[in-house]
Amino acid sequence: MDQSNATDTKQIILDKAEELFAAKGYKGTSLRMITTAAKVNLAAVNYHFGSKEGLVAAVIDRRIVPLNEQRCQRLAEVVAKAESAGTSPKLSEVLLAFIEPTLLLPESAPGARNFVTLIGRAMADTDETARRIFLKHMGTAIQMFHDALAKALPEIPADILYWRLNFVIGALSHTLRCIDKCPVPLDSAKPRDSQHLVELLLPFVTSGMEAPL
Amino acid sequence: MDQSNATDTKQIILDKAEELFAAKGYKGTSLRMITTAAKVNLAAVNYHFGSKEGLVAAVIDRRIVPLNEQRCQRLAEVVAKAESAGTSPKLSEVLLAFIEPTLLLPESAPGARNFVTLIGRAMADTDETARRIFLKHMGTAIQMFHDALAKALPEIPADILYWRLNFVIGALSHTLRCIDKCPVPLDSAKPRDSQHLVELLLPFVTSGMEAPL
DNA sequence: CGCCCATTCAAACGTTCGTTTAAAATGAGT
DNA sequence: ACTCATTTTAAACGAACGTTTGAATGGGCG
Repeated sequence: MDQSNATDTKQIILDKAEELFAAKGYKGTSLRMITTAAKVNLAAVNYHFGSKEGLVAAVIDRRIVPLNEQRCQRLAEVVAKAESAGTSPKLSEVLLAFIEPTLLLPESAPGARNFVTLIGRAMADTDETARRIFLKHMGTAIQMFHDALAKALPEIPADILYWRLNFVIGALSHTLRCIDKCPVPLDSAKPRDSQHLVELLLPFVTSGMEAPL
Repeated sequence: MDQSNATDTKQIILDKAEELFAAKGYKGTSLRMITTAAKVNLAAVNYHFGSKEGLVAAVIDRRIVPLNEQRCQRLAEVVAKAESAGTSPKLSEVLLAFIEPTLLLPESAPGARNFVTLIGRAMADTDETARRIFLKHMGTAIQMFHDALAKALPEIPADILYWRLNFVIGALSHTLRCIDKCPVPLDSAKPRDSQHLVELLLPFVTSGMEAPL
């Protein structure tokens, strides 16, 4: 079985699907758009991925798994460092472990830029398909971060902490969606690079998290 | 011409469309879903609103116009009060004028609850149709708030202010989307009412806005 | 009443969708 | 050279979509 052609086909389909799902959403992207852009036969999607839903699951899986590993690893480091020092984790470090891997993803791989907007979309999409697949991967990571935030901010009640974490997620996902789409009226407001975005978002969410009750 | 039937038909279509667009998105809601739920003929939408796009425009227009009037009026009050006192507008009051009319909208009218999630969706939707209609109304209001924020936070550069405003919009729109959908793991985290949500969000965005540079 | 006109209605329009099918093409192993 | 599983291909499937059509409906009014 020669899989070189097959893997090529699967890769180009994944790349184009990632690009189009990010730009047009799940329902707004047809298999014909994808296969035309990828220059493969229409039936290739159903052959290689079973269905449209299988395709979007493969698109998400490909990048979310290493991303979450990176996130959880960095978080574990921050928590472990604090525990060995007998102190609480530093809030800004916890938040950085959450937002930096995501915001820097576009520079880790050429096609990953499309994926971060896809994440931002999936967070807000009315379509269950993409969001369910996405949240399945995110559940444990979010739980880890909630626990780490509770350690970093012991004086904040759990219910308030929960909502503030949601505000962080909202600000982050909105930023992800804006990266390539939002018309920036101010030239000076265009982010120089992804690191710049981190430096903009981190102070905001850090101060927001430790706001007075 | 007896318009009592006609206005009844238009109203029930608008109500059901608002409900379904909020739940399923623009592309995810078919005219057949709407007309079936509204118990009217399929052709009624095209007869009364011209097209599906005309319908979603009517759904948005119906509530966004008074909402933006309220927002801009409250903002003008805050700015005028500060100017007459010769001081800068208070940041928390500016932010409150931005977020409170939106978050309290569900309690202003019975069907408006669906509309706030529709706003949250429209902010993030990949579909151009709803977002373009929505942003057409929001553009001037956002500009007003940007100017008011610049007065409230004169020490913050314009580009940083721009991004922090986007973070506020992200947190707000994410909250709007979560109001009825997000599974809240913590019983105590369920917002008691809309006012409770305001009290949760306002300190977060206020502190975030005035974070150190 | 009989006309008028806004509204409602059932039916069909052409298009696009995701998916399936069966045949053709491909290429490594014996 | 033949085998055979894998992959690609063209064509078609039924379903659902937004929209259009032309005929019924029914109250207001000369």
